Amino acid sequence: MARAASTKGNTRIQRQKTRQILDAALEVFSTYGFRGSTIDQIAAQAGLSKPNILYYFDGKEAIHRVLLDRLLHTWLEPLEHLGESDNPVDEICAYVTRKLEMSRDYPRESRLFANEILQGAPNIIAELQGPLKSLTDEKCRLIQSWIDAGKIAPLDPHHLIFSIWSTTQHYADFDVQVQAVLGHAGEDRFTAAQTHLDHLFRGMLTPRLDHDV
Amino acid sequence: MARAASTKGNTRIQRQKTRQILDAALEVFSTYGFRGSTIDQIAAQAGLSKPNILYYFDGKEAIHRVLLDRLLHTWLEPLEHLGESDNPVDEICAYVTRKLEMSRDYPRESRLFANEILQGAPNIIAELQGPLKSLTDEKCRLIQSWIDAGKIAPLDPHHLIFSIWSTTQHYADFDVQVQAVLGHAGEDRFTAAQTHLDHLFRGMLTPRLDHDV
DNA sequence: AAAATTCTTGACCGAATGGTCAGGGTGCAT
DNA sequence: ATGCACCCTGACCATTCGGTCAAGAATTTT
Repeated sequence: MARAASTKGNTRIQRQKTRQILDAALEVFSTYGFRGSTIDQIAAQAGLSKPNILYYFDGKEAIHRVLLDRLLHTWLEPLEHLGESDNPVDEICAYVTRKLEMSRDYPRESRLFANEILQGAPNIIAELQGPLKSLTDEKCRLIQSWIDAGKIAPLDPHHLIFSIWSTTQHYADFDVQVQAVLGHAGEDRFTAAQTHLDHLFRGMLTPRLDHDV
Repeated sequence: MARAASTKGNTRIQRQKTRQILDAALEVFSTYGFRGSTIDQIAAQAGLSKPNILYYFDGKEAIHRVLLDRLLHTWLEPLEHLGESDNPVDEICAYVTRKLEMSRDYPRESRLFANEILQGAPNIIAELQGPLKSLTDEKCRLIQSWIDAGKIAPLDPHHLIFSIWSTTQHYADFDVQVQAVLGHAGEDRFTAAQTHLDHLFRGMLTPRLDHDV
């Protein structure tokens, strides 16, 4: 009985072809979004025939679902690592650096996520309201405790996290624009970005004495 | 002779229908991207028949092009207003506020832009490398002069602008995620965001005495 | 090496999509 | 009210798209 369905990587060939297809699909979906992508595009990208793609996956949507599932796991991980520390400013900056590295190393995943959110997150809205919200709320309580202890400047934890997400992912999602504006001088743009973001968040997080209230 | 082509708003009806179509198209394109949108969707959204849409525009691509043209003009405007000031910190923060207001008031335009960039900016790459780069470079020189005068903290002007763009547009492009994470408590999320971003950039821009080099 | 299983594809199908066109309807100036 | 330019649409067309299937090729098992 065929119908390999989702990720049943039993045989050698199954494992290889499944990975091959998912990699091609990530490339295509992250660029054109779900509705803008075609199975033929994925097949061409993977160097396989269309029916062959559909031999391993139960359809376009099934491929997309697998990619999104993997994505969410990868995406939440860095935030999970945000934990207690003697130096909260360094701890948060390390998170910023980690997120920026992910934008550099996994830009396609970042764009896939961006595409899904842009389109109203039809397939991951539940995960956003569930696991993502829970994890975020938890980390926000941690950040709030740092604020209460006077270890970092007082600011809204949720919006701080939004700022971290947006500034770091920008270098993956808007890479074309970044390159266009920086011109060819932007060779080491990730190094420059890292320095900049470290300054930005360090400057904002470090508590000030000239602050009343 | 028919073939109204692009924006030939001569008669009353032409003006009204053209606007109606562009509004509907903005709604659809900003959600599904160019390739993921169909003329039928735009027609349904506009309350018109498909052939009627094609009576006013020479095709799906023509509509998209008009929207992008208008967008770029709107998009560059706030940055153009960044100018000399006795208080550069306030000047930049005013720009941040202006950009955030645009995310609130024109989220569809923001998402249309994001979609285009995500897909590699096939239709506006020239504008990015031309007008956008020129304007950005010019404003970066202005910012650099403020830095040299010691009026704001030393940091990379280009990446500062990227941070402003990303943090503000995040509230339009990733609105679904923001809402999911904040829950129903996010009623006045734009007010909260405004306060937060003002803190963020003020904290970063204000020169510090405890800074060597 | 033969049998059983897994893998691959050309040909095909129904639905959706971008776009056309002839003909009829509508608004407007005279 | 009538002529004319402008406006609108049902029907239609070619192509693309997601997906199926039978039959053959490759691989593994016995």
